[in-house]
Amino acid sequence: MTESSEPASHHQPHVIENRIVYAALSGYIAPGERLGEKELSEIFKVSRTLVREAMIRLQARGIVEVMPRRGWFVIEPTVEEARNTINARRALEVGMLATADHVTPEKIAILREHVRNEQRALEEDDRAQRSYLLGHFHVCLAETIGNPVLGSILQDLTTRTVLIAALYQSTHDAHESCDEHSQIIDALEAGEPMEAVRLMDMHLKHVEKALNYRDVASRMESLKSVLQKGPSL
Amino acid sequence: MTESSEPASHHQPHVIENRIVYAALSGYIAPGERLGEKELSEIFKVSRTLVREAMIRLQARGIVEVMPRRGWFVIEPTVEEARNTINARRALEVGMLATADHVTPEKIAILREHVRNEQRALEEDDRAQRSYLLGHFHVCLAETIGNPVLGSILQDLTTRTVLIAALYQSTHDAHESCDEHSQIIDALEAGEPMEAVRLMDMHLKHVEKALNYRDVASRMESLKSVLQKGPSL
DNA sequence: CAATTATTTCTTGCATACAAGCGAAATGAT
DNA sequence: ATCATTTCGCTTGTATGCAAGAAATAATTG
Repeated sequence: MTESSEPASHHQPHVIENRIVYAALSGYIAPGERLGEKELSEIFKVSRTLVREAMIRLQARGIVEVMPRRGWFVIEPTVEEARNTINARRALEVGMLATADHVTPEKIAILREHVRNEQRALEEDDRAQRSYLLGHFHVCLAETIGNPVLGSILQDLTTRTVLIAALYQSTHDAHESCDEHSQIIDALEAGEPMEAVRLMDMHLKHVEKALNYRDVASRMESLKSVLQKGPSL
Repeated sequence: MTESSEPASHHQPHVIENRIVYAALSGYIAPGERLGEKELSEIFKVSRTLVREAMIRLQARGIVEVMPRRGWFVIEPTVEEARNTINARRALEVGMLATADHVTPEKIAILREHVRNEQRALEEDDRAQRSYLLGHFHVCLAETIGNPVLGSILQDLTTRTVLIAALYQSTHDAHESCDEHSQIIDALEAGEPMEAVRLMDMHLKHVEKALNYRDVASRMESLKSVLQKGPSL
């Protein structure tokens, strides 16, 4: 964890918020996981008020949701929501690449460096870092060839995508993802934005194809069958 | 105000949030305007807690900002932030049009209806409604040919754009905007998405060109000169 | 024993009380 | 009169207390 992405603000709510996003991106917290206000207030040693503030922000960002008087939960997107999120990313990232002007060598260098970090995480089999970096590549790209506004939008969308991948047990190979990232940079470096667009589109198609949209339903089915088949005690 | 866009949730914080967004889109509240917690709590007859919750959400959406212990204020984007916001819109809307699949006649009808409302607001010289509808067209487009995720992102970006236009005293003619909206629909109906992309790109260029980026600086200058020229009393 | 009902527990929802800090007005010094 | 300093008011920041409600547990009843 050489580089903590703690952006600016040293106030507690933002710290809590960023920690949770980071944890989601790294796979430390799963979709559906409950995030109790009391629990978090003890962890961060602050009152529930500040925890609540962080949760409200995360809710606005579409990363957690609240069930009245039941608690806060990490989102569990439906199949439709999952598709919508990925299609939103497609529109955004395609448009971003298509409208970007010339990419300077310095920017290419930043992106290359990022992919190198991805590769190292792959070699070292650091799964948390791997998950984080593979998601964060898109944020990095948006901030580099786009601007901070695009970056923050993409941060939310990629976080949700990572959660979706966890929920639908994505089988997308990390090495492939990394390669695809690399190829996108190649295209940018070669001054062929339309090729970058094509590659990004394919990349997102691969991400979506790797999802087992059937899984959530089948999870219920298997639970049901287990309960039905069980001994009568 | 035939159609209030109160989405779902009947809880107070969302009501406050939506009212403020609507007021911003309609030009009822201007950039830099102060939104006191106490003031709002009296207007909505709730405690500061709920007002605060709404403000935190609006902050997360980039519509208000807080100055510590001074208060909440409607954003006053800098020139750079303004550019970033519009460029983010460009990426998003261009990508959205480029990746959209065939637009059904029903969807075209919805969009046409919207433009018709714009025209009526123009004829009746209803400035609030005009401002609201011209901004909301893009949200409507995103929801129609895209999905709710795209829609909500674009809602925030267009709200900010309206505030930017107010701050930098946009001279963009409302009739032109309306015409451009209409042409974009034409292109979509004709099954020429790339033409729609081109038109949208131009539309956003017009929006940006119409901004007097010098105004904020010159405002200070004029203030200064007034103070300097004034009689010594 | 099964099914229903009552109770208890644990959660968030909301209001309120007080602390902390910025800014403007009042005060004092030069 | 001008500038520095201090006081004071009004704002948000944070914690806490209590109410409302949902789910789990215990008690009751057929």
